[in-house]
Amino acid sequence: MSRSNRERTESTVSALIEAARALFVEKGYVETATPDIVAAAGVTRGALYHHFEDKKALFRAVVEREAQAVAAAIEERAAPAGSPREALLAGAAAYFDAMAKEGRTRLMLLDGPAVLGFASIGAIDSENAEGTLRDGLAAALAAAGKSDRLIGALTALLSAAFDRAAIAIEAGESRADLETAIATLADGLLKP
Amino acid sequence: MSRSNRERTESTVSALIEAARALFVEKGYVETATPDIVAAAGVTRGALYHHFEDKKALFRAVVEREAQAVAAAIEERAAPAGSPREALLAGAAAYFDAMAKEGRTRLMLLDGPAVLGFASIGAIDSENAEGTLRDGLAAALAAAGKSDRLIGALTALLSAAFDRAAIAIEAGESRADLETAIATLADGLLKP
DNA sequence: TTAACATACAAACAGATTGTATGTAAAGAG
DNA sequence: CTCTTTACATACAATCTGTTTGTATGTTAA
Repeated sequence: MSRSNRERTESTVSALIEAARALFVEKGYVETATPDIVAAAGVTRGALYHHFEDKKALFRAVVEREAQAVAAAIEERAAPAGSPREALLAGAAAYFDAMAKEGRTRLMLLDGPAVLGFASIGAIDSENAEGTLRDGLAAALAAAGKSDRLIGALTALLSAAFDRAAIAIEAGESRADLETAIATLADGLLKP
Repeated sequence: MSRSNRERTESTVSALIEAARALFVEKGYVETATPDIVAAAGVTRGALYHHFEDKKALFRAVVEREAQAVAAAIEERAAPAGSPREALLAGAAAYFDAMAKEGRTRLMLLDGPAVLGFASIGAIDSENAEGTLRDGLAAALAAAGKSDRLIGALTALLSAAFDRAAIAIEAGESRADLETAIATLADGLLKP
């Protein structure tokens, strides 16, 4: 049984990413050792360092994949929706659903920023979930006849609030209350 | 020249905390090695491990001290103020001033949560800045004749927004815009 | 088809780092 | 003045990371 190089690479890389994801989620980035990762993936450290520049690069691959999955989950649910306000809240709900997958808050909101830096994570995020939020907010502000001069700042603040809500939900706090609080915040922005 | 044990401990511990703070800020927690810390502090690793259980405990000491400093700076500026709304915004400004001290965003908002965990950082924070926010928000909501059922959730969301604003300010974005955005958010909450 | 090369990986190595264990001098108690 | 405790310094053991070296398998082109 012989496999092409492409096939070999593909299966090795994804085995590494999956094993790494599990360990990063379970023990965090710092406490996860590369020998454990490769053991779980069924390869050796040689394979890891052949496909990734270093441990951080493997972590980045895990996080990027995760961000894409979240973006895809939200996109997929992008109902045509009713009012811009409802679209915004539906987007929030979709985001919380997506972030409910175990380990995502840790990967994307805890270890991600610390390991990759705010800048990197911001870039990964901006192209994904945060862009959607900005568009939704812009539409809602426009519909409410409000200025969009602060759209950048408001998007950043709301995005942070969403992230914190996701964390709180995972910590066991009432999702209903947090969604209502988000709605309250959004309504405040849109009220004349 | 002989010093009492208390004096020796005091000076060693604070030398360690100060040296560690500088290095944690400059290079981050993971990239900072204990030999570098003790060299900068003018002691040996023996002293470090005598006074702190491990590297993480030293980091925790640094962060706790920082959180207290922020809380004190805000407290100190707690002008009797005018309306609850103005008190809230003044608190925000005080928070941004306090967080402007170099390294604080990295210590408290980036490495802190990753190294100590959300729970620990949440606890440290709750007893400090976040408690003040909760009180201010409760007062403002009461004055506006609004329900305070969601006070916990709203405090968490606003606190996250404040943190993100502090990060954005450090990244060079317009503080004026961010403060205005915060004010917009707050006003939305208080409008009938 | 086969010689030349590139790719994928395994295994061994070097340096650095963390926490511990051991040794010593100074302080404090009785 | 002895005995104990505290505050360190130094040496050590166990990892862990990134690099290097070696090998087998896949790919390409004459």
